[in-house]
Amino acid sequence: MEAAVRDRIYEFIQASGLRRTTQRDAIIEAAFSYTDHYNADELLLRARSIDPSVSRATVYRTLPLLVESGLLKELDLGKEQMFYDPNYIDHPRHSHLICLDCNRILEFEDRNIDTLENCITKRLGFSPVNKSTRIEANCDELKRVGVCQHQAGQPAARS
Amino acid sequence: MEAAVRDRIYEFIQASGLRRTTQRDAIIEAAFSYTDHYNADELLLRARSIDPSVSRATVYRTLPLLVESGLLKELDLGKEQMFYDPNYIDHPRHSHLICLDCNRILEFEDRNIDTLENCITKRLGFSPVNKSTRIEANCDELKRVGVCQHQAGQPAARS
DNA sequence: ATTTCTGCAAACGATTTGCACAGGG
DNA sequence: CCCTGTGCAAATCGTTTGCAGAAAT
Repeated sequence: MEAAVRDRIYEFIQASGLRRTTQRDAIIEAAFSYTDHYNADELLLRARSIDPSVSRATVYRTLPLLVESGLLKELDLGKEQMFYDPNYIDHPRHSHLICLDCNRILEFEDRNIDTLENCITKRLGFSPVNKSTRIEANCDELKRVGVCQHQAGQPAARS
Repeated sequence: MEAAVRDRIYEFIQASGLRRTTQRDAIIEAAFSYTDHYNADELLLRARSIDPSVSRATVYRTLPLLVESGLLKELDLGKEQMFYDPNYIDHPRHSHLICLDCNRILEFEDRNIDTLENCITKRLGFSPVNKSTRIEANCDELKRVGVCQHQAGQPAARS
């Protein structure tokens, strides 16, 4: 976890009049130790490896705080649970390609799509707050070779 | 409900070896009587006005069938429940702008975004199956005039 | 001392499912 | 007749919440 991120988090906590607790510290430390997205359960496990007293409820109560701070991004990837992305400030990535064959999730950026979306939103009389693009796709390699290189991950979700 | 749609539905039902029941008929009739998207609960109500014996379970069991037929589109609008769009064949609309002020949902099409998304997906080695764009936004009019013309709908969801 | 935080366990809400019966083919 | 479809009620599962005690300020 970068010192700059840590500083901004605790700045936010203090500014919001929130208290500093060992559980929050553990959750924060865990939340920003990832290089990729994760879900609440995974975060709970990792936070507990720092402070075993952390409960699921506190994770669920802390997550919205971090999201509100702007340092953690909540991702709706179309699964039944939410995902969280800690590297959002460095690389604001809104766009996800979800492989239906191996459940892999690729993130990509595209300035052109971004611009187009802003234009459309404005034209409709709105100011964009949150934009997301989700592409569900099949793996070309799987179709060609018969195996998906990354299928190790998990079996595909809903066919 | 257009005759052409009805034909295609029952064609699909027969081709799939499914049976024709009064409950399914009622749900189908209801499902394609809408001009806009709706959720499972709303559909249940309308189906029951045709056949009061329709149960929630049957609605939930029928919905995936209709989606699989390709005549009904399932929409993940980022709320906790799914929505369904019956006019998908006529106007394949993937893109939604969700007003955070009044919960209104606007649908729009953009050929350019579509093309860009296809290119990106191909470049990454995939074939797109399902693409969706979701823009959450604030109403400019509300900001300017102080009131959102459409606020009648419902109070905004999560602030 | 006062207020926020916490863990626990129960509650939630949309959706799914096991079961025994009803009803299509 | 046989097998699919149905209603009912209970189960699921991620997330939220009420409560009483614990800890931060």
